[in-house]
Amino acid sequence: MADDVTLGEVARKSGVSMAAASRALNSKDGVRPEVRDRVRLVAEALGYRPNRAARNLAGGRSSVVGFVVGSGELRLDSYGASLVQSMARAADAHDEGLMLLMDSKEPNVAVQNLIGDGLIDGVIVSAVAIGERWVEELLDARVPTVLVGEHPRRSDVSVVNVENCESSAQIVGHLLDTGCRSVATVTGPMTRVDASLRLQGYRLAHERRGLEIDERMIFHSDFDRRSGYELTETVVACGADGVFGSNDEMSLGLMRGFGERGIKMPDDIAIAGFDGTSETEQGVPALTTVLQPFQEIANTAIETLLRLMEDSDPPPLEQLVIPEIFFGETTRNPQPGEG
Amino acid sequence: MADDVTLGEVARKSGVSMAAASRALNSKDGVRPEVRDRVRLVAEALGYRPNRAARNLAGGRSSVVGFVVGSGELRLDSYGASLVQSMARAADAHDEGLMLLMDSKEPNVAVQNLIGDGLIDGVIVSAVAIGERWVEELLDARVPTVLVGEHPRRSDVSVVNVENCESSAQIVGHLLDTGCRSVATVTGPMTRVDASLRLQGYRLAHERRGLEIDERMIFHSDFDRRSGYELTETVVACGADGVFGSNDEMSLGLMRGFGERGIKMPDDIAIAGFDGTSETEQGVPALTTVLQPFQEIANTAIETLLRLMEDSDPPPLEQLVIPEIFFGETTRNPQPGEG
DNA sequence: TTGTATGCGTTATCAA
DNA sequence: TTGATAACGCATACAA
Repeated sequence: MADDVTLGEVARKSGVSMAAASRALNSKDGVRPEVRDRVRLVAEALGYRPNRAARNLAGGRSSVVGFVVGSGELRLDSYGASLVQSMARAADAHDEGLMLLMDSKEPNVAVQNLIGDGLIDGVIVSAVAIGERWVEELLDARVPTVLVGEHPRRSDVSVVNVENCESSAQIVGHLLDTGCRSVATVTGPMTRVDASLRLQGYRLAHERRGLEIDERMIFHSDFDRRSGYELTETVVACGADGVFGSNDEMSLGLMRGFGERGIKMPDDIAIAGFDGTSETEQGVPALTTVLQPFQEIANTAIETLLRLMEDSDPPPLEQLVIPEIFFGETTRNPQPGEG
Repeated sequence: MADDVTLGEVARKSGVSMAAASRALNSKDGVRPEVRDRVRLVAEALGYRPNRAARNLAGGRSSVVGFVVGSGELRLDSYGASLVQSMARAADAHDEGLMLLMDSKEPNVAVQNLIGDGLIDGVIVSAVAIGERWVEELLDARVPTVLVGEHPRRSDVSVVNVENCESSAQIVGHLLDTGCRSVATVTGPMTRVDASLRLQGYRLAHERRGLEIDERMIFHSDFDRRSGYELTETVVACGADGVFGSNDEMSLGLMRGFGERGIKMPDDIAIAGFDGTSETEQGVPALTTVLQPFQEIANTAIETLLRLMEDSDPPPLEQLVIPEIFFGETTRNPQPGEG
């Protein structure tokens, strides 16, 4: 079962030269369709697999992309786990290998190690949790780079974003349109662009309905579960009958707090979140939330990176992916005639 | 910043041949220490990075290991996410790249694709969630393979296990020794070796204390959160004042159920779990649980794989990693004078 | 359209 | 202890 079949053998058994065989298999022109098909048939029959090292060495491309994630991103936030999973699938679908790179090391060292040895053609960076220096180093080293998630500085990078503002406006609107008279929000760190955009969406939803915003209904927090939980009392005390937790982790923390106090959702307080990781739908009650289209994000990121490396056909600098809303059990259903 | 410095340049600037330079840098003997040091100095100064593709092609090793995870393992279970995170760190520490492989495809196709092309030296398999055919295919293809987690068949594979039975006995013992008169357990699928060992530990703890086990206190379930949650009523009804949920996901489901019913932990019911992923400690209340030593597991797995590939110095077939117990807020603290 | 020949950067083999 | 030199498997410029 060892894989000793080389291009040379395929060529020989096809009765052509290595060059012709190579061209045939790589869909280059300059080869008769007849020959092309024959070579491919033989390759298939022999179970030929091009050696990636050799191909890399000769051709320059390795067909492996790196995926940089924050050191705590996987464990601490199911957003990261979902993204990695989808990215692995996307890479697979595009016949690229996916190397996992952690940002633990000093960025310059890591970049040198993992790019300099030619193993990787380019990288995708989960930007939200990564220090800016990583991105700086990658760009300085002229490594093809695609960011997933907004990044404060450097607008000269290709980035794939989920639409944050309008989606937030939609889901806050849903709260307002289904009986909530006073909707609070719990935000993430205002240094993060996504957090700030979601807050903006919260404002937008009110604006559109001509509703005044009570600034005391806006609570700033940390995007993690505990911080949401710890805000329970405060949120309850402010008298809101609806909350937009601007990510699911915080929302789940709040839900736990509500549950412990016997506060019913959505009747006493309706709540909606943002992210849509596994627990959202599996949870009890299921959280109404903005579903990140993880698979689409991942596919777009991979395809963007591939285009970036083709150097012809440069991809757009920013691409927006539109999420959908999942209507769970923590909000009321839309009233007929509304919406 | 591009990395054009090759072995040839290092050799030339060191005044030696490429062969000598190669030997010097790879710590092979047959080179004077004096020369060795000089070459290394030059290499360092030039920022030389050996090209992995070339090294792989010439030498046979790629310094990349694959990590096979179940297709849903990352999203659905934080165990998987924690393991991936630790594995990335471990690979990094051993100067190996880590390629993420998902088991989505047909195993034989995937194995052929990712091994046959010579990109990977060996694989680590998260065995608990992987179909057996994957392992079969890998072994048949003579790919160096290390399993993480027990696997029902094929005892001829290197496997790194967490100790399941004794640890479970310890934590159940903790429940029994801190005031619980009747401890129930919720198990995972009995087809899984780890689930069955943890149940065994539950029995062992009782045995050691001369306690009879009420078989109606043993509930079989699915290792996921929802299944735990759905058992809440049943567990409450059986009159237990303590529960050993044999993984954290189920335990967290139960805790949510208890919380909703106003059941206080640990006073009304004490509860302990198994795994120790992030939410365990961050959760409210913090769950007493058996902490999987993820980093140690990962390091052991990587080192085992490396030894496996050296072909000298074969590693032991099974290695046991001993977990510790995290005492959270869902159980009472040990009474002074108890053990 | 085809085949020949060379080079990618490294390790390994052998003579010196 | 060294240094030429031949692989490694593939892609590609160039000649046919």
